[in-house]
Amino acid sequence: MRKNPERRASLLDAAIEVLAREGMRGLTFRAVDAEAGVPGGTASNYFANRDALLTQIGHRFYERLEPDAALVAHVREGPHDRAKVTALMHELVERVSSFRSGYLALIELRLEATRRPELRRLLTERIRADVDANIDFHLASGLPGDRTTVVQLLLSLNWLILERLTLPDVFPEEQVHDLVTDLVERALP
Amino acid sequence: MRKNPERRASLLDAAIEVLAREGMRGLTFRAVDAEAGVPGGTASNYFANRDALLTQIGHRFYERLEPDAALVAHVREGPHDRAKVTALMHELVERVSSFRSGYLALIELRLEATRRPELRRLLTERIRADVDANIDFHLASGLPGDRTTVVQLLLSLNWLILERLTLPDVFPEEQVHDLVTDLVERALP
DNA sequence: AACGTAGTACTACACTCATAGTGGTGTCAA
DNA sequence: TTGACACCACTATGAGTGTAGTACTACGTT
Repeated sequence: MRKNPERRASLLDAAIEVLAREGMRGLTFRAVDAEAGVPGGTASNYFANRDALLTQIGHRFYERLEPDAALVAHVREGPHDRAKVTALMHELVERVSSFRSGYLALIELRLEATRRPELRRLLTERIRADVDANIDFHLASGLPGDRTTVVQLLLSLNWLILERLTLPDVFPEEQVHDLVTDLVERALP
Repeated sequence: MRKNPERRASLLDAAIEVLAREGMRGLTFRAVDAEAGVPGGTASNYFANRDALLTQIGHRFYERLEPDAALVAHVREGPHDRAKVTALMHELVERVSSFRSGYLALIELRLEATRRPELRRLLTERIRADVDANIDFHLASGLPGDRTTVVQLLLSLNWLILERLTLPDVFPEEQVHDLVTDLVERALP
């Protein structure tokens, strides 16, 4: 088993791309090698088996999701009113949508988690933590809205993003902005 | 190419089960044969290629989703108030969740639609029609709530169901009922 | 400075395994 | 009798994985 952490990370990033582009069926050790531009057999040397590869993809995804300092700073300034929540949600939708491959890969992992207990544990833990962090952040920041507000927004925006990324013509692009605004309006008590 | 419609339907139902249980990777012509309990090679005789199989699975799924007469009848009786909407949404969540394999298979198809234009067209059309039908039905039935109400509920409940089916421990089962109630409350203007 | 060692990159091979497709035969019904 | 289909078996072919063997680089030792 090879150790080189940069190489491992770049293999995992390549795997995310492959997963998003070709799906579970196209995710093979050799395809990861090719995507990462390394000689065939390299991924085999870094991951004992498919299980290891998949769970490490999960870890890697959350590693890459971390940097959110700009958003946090942005929340601190200005008034804490409904308009601010709306702006934040627009930002959220754009930010997540723009990491298309990551998001799609995560959905693939979710489905796979149905069959792989270890992967399921990992994703459950990470996503719970993410939900809780969102709630805590929102409440602590003094923005309007309660727990339910945050949960409702997470649920509806997630599906909206999924819809946009997989079937973009279901909700016409030009309606999405207004839709997000409406969703925020309703989610606030 | 074989014609027998019952056999074709049963192959497609088998394919839905396989898709939900084993994912895209496990969906092979032979696996469909095995699941349907027919001799190997049968699925090959009924579907020219993988593309044909997948789009026909999509069609079949929507064929099976039709029968909703009981629900429609149920809406007609009793008062048309907020409590009724809540009851309907609880029903919706339970009904969809109980067709687990169908729902999971549909998500698999969604992801695959990313790569298959024909499948994408099919799903887009069907899902748009489904959304519109939900809106029209809601408005026509005289229930409280507007267009946005319906869309918001569709979005958030869909993601909630996905969460339940793939990572059941993210939202503890006993909280789901109350959560649905809250979501309805907020979605109504 | 010469040497040895450890860890990793790279190449190539072999082995397994599964899949899709097709041709041929039997069966049933019009 | 004919046509459509169910069933069965065979095969080619491809894919995918893991690993043995070699080459390179860095670092530490004497």
